[in-house]
Order: sequence, then C-alpha cells, then structure tokens
Amino acid sequence: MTFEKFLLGRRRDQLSAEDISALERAGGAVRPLPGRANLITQGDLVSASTYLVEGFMCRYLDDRKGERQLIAVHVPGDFVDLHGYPLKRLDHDVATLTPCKIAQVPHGRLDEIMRERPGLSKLLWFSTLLDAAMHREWIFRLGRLDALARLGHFFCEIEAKLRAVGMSDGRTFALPMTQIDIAETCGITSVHVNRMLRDLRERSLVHMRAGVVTFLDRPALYRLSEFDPGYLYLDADIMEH
Amino acid sequence: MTFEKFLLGRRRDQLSAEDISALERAGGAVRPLPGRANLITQGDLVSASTYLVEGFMCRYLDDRKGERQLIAVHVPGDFVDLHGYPLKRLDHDVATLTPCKIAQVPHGRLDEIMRERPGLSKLLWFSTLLDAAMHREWIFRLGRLDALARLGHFFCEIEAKLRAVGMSDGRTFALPMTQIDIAETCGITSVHVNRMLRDLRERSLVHMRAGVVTFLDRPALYRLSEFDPGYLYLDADIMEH
DNA sequence: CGTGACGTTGACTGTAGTCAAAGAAGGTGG
DNA sequence: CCACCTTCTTTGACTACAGTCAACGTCACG
Repeated sequence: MTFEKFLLGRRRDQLSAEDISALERAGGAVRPLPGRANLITQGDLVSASTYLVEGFMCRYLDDRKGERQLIAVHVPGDFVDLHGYPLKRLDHDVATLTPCKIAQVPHGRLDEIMRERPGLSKLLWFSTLLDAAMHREWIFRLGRLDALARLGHFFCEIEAKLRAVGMSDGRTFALPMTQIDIAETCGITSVHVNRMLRDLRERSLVHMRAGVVTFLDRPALYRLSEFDPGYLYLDADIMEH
Repeated sequence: MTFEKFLLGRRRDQLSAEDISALERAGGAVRPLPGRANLITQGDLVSASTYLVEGFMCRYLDDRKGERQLIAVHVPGDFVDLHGYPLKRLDHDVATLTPCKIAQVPHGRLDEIMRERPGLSKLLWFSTLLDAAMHREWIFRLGRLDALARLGHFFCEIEAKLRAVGMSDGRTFALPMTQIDIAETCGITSVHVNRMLRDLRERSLVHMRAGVVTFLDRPALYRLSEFDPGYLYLDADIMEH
C-alpha cells in the first residue's frame, strides 16, 4: 500500500521518511469493494479509517423521503473517513460510486501516530480540514450559484482534484457519475441537470458524455462558475494554468 | 480565561486536569472586538487561533458581486478558526456579528500541545471536525430543504448550540442577526426570509422579533425542518428534551 | 432481443427572486 | 428632546428559474 497520491502536493515536504513509512505500515491489506455499495451507514461506530486506492466514492445524507444529498465525492488518494477517528460515530453514509480498492487503517494505529509523530498527526488533521474547506465551497455553491454555475463549479473542483493525482490532463477526465448522481450533488433535479449540461455544451464550455468530461474553455468555465482553486490548498505550481 | 463552555458536554471526561490547565494557560488575554467587524480576511496567513468568549461571530465566503454566503455562526465557547492552525491560510473571512470578547491561542503553543498532549490534541482535532459536521448539515439544508424548512433547520441548530452553553432555556433565546444575515445563511433573499418568518409565525412554530427567537412547538419544528441533532455530537443527556 | 436504468425533451406549475415603496426602529447630532 | 438619517422590516405586483409530470429515446447487459 502506498500513500503517494495522498502526499502528492500535499505538504509531503513536511514529513520525514520515517513518517511516510509509519503511515504506510499503518494501512492494512488493500481490498476490493463493488460499485454502488454502502461501506458505512449514518450512526455507525467506526474503528478504522478508509483510504481510497482506486475508484470513486461518495458521502451523503438522506432526507426524510430517502433522497440523497451528496456532501463529498472522493477520488484515489483521499482518506474518505479519517474524521471517523476522533468522531467515532459517523453522521452520514459512505458509499462507492464505482468498484473500488481501499485500505483501512485501524484507529489504534492512529493513536500510536498521535503519540509518537506529532508532525504526521498534524498532516492527518490537515487532510480532514481540506474536506471541511471543500464542504464550505459546497455551501457556497448551493447558496449562491444558479444551476448552470453549480454544475460548472462541481466540474472544476473534481477536475482540480483529479489533476492533482494525475487523473486529468487538464482537458479530459473520467467522471463515472450519472446525471442523477450529479443532481444529488448540486441540489437540483436530474431533468434540470440534463438541460444545464446541454447549455454548457452549447456555450462550448464543457462536454460530458458516457462518464467522460471535456473542458472546452477552462478560463470561461472558471469565470462562469466563480471557481478559485485556493480552497483546495494545492501547491501553486500544480495549479498553474 | 476559561474553556469551560467549550469543554461542557464535549468529552471533557477524556481530559486530565493537567490537560485542561494546559489549554487555559495557552490562551492569551481576553480582548474586545466591535460588532460587524472583520477579524480575518480570505487568504490571510494566521499564527494564532481565536476562542470566542462572548458575543456572536460568523464566517463567510463572498461571491463575485460581493454578496456573502455565511458558512458558520459561532456562539460563546466556540473556537472560530482553530482550523487555521494546520491550514495556515484561511479560505474565508471571519467577522463579528455583535461586539465580542475573544482570546487568542498562538500556534506555537498548539505545537507544544501536539508534542506533549496527544489526548488534548485529539480533542482539538475533534472540535474542528464538529465544524465539518455542521458544514455537512448546511449542505443538506441548502441542497434538500425549501426556504421554510431551511429557516427552521437553522433555528434548530443555533438553539441546540446555545442550549449546550446555557444560553437557551429550550424555548427562548437571543439571536442577534438581521433578516439579511439569515438570508445570507440560508441562501435565499431577505424579502423571502421575511415572508417565511411570517409563515413560521402563522403556523405557530417559531416567533422572531428584535433578535429574540421563541420556539412555539419544537417537535413540529424538528419535523418540518428534518432536524436531528445527532450531527452536533452533544452528549445524549444534554439533548434529552 | 427484451428489460431496466439512464438520458432527453416538451408542456405546465410553483417557489423564490426582483423591483418598488412605505413603515418601523434605532442611533446621532443639533 | 426631538428631528433626521440610516438600516431593517414588511408588503404587493410581477418575473423567472427550476421542479414536476409525462413520454420517448438510447444504451448496456443478460
């Protein structure tokens, strides 16, 4: 198991070689999960945290009618529920979007890291705060942007995350989500997602088809979506252009 | 300076007496801030974190037209920007709503705590994760609830937070926010906030006037707003009726 | 080749935004 | 102490963005 992707561009320089190997030793065996499967349900007590090696996962809350509101989409290199370590009980569900490969780190191991490696502990803390920063941007997206800009903003965020782990060339990337998934992310109906995707295509900004997204005009898309990647705390050089 | 409110009901039992006194020693002198003032601006580098002793504060993001989206409302006993410790640079603004009293903890002191008191470090980490849990609920509120339920849900959250620090008797509490502030919180216009407040009043659920909110029917309000305080991770006995 | 999930489109509806104006409240200075 | 000014609240009329409902198309898979 390797945490390379996680560390890529995320303050790796602040860690010693021993820190990195301590983290890698902490992770258990990599195991597969099927697509569209729940890993954790709201209210579950958790005793290990999940590191996503391959595939796409998401976290969501249900409303009374059982409709989902996605609160995060995870890509390889993300810790999907590291916050479960201090919280113990999760306030939301965790599920796969596609078939995945994950590694789980027992919380007992994290206790050892807290005792022995304050620098590494701070990096782990930092990574949960990145999630919080993304949550804030999702609040902004839902509270201040119209449907078109919400879609654009979501695409910008996921592209930036994918680029940081080498899964986007800056123009085209795989996004294995249905229009229904995107609707649950952006707080609009899937019918309206469809209309807005057409709109983005007709404006020559973004094209999406069969789980592949193509950016046709990134600067214009950033402008339309009021997207500024600062909140992702990626290194400046990664985000240049 | 005292961290009593912060520790109240928030896993105080997990800390030793030395932990508590270490935390209290770390805080600097209490100082006042005027109302409606910015403490931190997006992009600022921070070297201390702010503990709110008295008054109401908020955090927000601006859109291109300069309109605000609130992402958090803070009450006495909250660390408003503890996440600035690992993040270093803040991705949003921090401001007062009312005149406040704050204490600031230099990040150097937090480094010492990380080295010497893993248990306390974990509690601090936990408290930033509470913010993240509230962020998630705000995403849910904006993405899945209509205007009426958004208002109700916000009132429920703030009341639960205030009750945990003894500032609500479960029926009436001070909420020094204008309808404009509430609009910026709930992602609707202030005109519509006004209409929905009237609606809540006419349904005999909530009454708000001159910064004082009264719950007329809490169970019905919880139902309407799909509010479940689990995400606040308050002790069960505090939340019992 | 049939079936079910997903995508696409059109017509109609409704919730919330916009614009405008007037009323209340609170603070300041003459 | 009152007049004035600003900010906040309230209401009405009109608009528009997004939801709902329904039907049909497309694609992958068994």
